[in-house]
Amino acid sequence: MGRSPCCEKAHTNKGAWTKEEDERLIAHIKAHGEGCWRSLPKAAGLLRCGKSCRLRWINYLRPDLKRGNFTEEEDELIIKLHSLLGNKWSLIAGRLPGRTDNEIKNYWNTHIRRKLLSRGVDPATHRPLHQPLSDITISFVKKEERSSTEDKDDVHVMHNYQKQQQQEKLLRCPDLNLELCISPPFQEMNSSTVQPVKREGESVITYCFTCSLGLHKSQGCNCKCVIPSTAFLGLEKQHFRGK
DNA sequence: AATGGTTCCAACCGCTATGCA
DNA sequence: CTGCATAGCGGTTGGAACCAT
Repeated sequence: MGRSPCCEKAHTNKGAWTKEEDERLIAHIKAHGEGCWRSLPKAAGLLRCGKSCRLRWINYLRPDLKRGNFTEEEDELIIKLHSLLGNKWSLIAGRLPGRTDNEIKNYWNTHIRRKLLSRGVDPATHRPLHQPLSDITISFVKKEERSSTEDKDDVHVMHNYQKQQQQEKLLRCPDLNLELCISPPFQEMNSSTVQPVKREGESVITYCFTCSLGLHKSQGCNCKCVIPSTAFLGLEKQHFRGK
C-alpha cells in the first residue's frame, strides 16, 4: 500500500491567491519552515493542495526573491546559460540569485526570444537564423566498414565541423568554460572525490565532483561545501553580485 | 468610450525521478 | 519487489492589463 493522497482535490481552491491565503502561508512557513507540503495546507488552514502552496511560496512569496525588471547583465547571462543548458530553467535559475525558474521561463518566452530573433539568432539553437546545414556530415558507418578514401573525407568534414562548433561556442560565451564532457572526476589525495583547487592569490579551495557539477549541497555532495554555488561553469565573480 | 488585438505572468497540468509503506 | 505519493520540473493556459484603432 502506498500513502494516502496529498489532498482532496474536490475541496481545494484554484486560481489566483488571495491576500489572506498568502498571509496564512507566509505565517505558517515562518513558524514551521519549508517542507512537508502534503500536510501544510491543513496545518495552515488553507483550502489549497500542497503542490499549489509550494508553487506559490517558491515563485512568489519567498522573501529572498528579487522581483522587478531583469538587468542587461542578467539578460546576457540567461542567454549564455540557455545556450549551454537549453530549457533547464531550474538550473538557469540556480545561477541567478533571487530569480525563479518560472520567472526566467516567462521572461525568456516574452522578452529574450524576441531579442534574439531581432539579432537574427535562433533562440532554440543559438545559431544564426537560416544557416545552411549542408556542410554538416553525420555518419553512423563504422570506420572499418568504410573505404579508405571515404574514411578520409568523413574524418575531414567532421573535424572541420567540430572546429567550427568550438569556435562558435567561444564567440558566444568567451568567458565561460564550455567543455561539458563527462568523465571520471580528477582524483587526488586520499579522498576519492574531493578536488583541491588553487587560484592565484587565494587559499586552497576544495570541492567534490558533485559540487563541480553544480549540485552543491545535494545528497551526493560529500565535501565541506566551501565552493560557492555560483562557481559552477566558472561564473563566480564575473556575473554575480553578492546577496 | 468601445472594441479588438497583444503582452505578460501567475497558476495549472502532466510528466518523471525518487522515496516510502 | 511493487505500487503509490511526493517533490520538482518544463510546457501550457487563462485572464488581467495594456495598447492601438
